[in-house]
Amino acid sequence: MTQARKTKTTGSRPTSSKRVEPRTRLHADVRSKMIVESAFRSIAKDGFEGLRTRDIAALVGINSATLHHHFPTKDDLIAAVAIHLQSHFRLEKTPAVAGESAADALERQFKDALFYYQHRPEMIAVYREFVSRAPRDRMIRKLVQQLHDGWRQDVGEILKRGQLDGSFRADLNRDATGSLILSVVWGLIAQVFQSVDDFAAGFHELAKWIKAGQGSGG
Amino acid sequence: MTQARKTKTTGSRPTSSKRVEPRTRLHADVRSKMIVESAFRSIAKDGFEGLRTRDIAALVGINSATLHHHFPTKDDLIAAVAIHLQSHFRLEKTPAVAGESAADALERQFKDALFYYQHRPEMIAVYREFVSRAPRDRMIRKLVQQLHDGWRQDVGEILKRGQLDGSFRADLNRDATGSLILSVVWGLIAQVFQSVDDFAAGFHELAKWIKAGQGSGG
DNA sequence: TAAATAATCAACCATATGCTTGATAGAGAA
DNA sequence: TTCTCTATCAAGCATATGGTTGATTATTTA
Repeated sequence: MTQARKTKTTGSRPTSSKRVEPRTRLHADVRSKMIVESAFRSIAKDGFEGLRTRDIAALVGINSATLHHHFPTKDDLIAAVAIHLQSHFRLEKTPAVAGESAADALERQFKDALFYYQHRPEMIAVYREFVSRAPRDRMIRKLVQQLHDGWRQDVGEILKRGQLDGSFRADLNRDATGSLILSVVWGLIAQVFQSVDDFAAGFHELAKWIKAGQGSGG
Repeated sequence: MTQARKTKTTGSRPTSSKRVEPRTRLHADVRSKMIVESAFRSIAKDGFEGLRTRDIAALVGINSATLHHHFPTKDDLIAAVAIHLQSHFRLEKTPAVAGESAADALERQFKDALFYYQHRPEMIAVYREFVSRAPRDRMIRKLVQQLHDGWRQDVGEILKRGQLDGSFRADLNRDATGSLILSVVWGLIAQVFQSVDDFAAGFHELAKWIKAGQGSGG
């Protein structure tokens, strides 16, 4: 910056015979969404490591200056991707069925995790990237914590309900078990399990333990 | 900055009285180790995203060309860091005690995980980075898989032994439970648990389940 | 229809980055 | 001591990268 750039003598004025494609001009919110979605896919594929504003612009089919018009800095773009991720997790959660048993609610957690794994692999990938970046990025750390806390709370309530109605072990350490469930889903995200079946079997072992005996523990 | 850099009139060549520090020249293996360890710490702190050959060279106190003399490409350096990680995981595992019970061996897995978490946080961080990068990097994917497989096998053997001697539930799905244990440790690495106590409680809930009843489930 | 607004672009800028080149000098071998 | 080997460095190269500037033009408003 700070340089005088007055004399723009470079021939940027193609006299007459230049094929000038008509500019496609979109509303800010539409264009922004396109940009965010491209960035999202890029992160899913190559991680933050491979995120380049130029590449995103090219994917969207716009000049990189236009991208910076919508998202002044790369961090602004990343923040928008974070919001995108968060809202999609909210939107695509299976809603609780009225009168569903605690055991069914637990099963629902499992099914949701599996749904994302099988049908929203990009969300899983981006989530993984965000968790990885969390230790280094305050904004992302906050987002991840919000997700985990909300999730932990859902699980905690299911466990509490099961204990109250007697369908889950009364002597279960609820906090610990809640974290256990989150961990198992994280095992899926981190690809600790060898297969979907392995994950299902693991989750159901855990479910057995939660329900087992219904009153007394080993 | 922004200045033309040709005429280096700044007194960088004081005619004759230049304080020339003697070169510290080390054997290739010693210097290589220093480089790898610096890279390791850098990845622990800033991830692959923040890994810069120049920065590593500066940390070690050498010219970046020297770094490239020891590690021709950045990938070579990363490969060396991978080997470093792997060998440290091997070296610092608590050795199995002769005649130790299956339950004790299980406890040992827990203690090892906690040891790394509390006393080798950099290894945990680097491990996390590697797992994150695994989907995009064949070499790292292979490394991570080796680590997981070896670990899974250790756990599998412990579970088998416990079942054989009757101290663990006979009807336990061994593969699933093994993955469950790995997952829980992964929960620690991914910071799903809210505290070390939370992790300990979770792990012990799981241990209870493994031992509970010792014969019949559900 | 004319003026104001704002989405878009081409061309740049400053700096970062992986890696190379050619010369220098420390350390062990002869 | 002299010679060879190689770890080391200063300088540089080519490209990548986040971001800026000033003009242009589609759309909306007056």
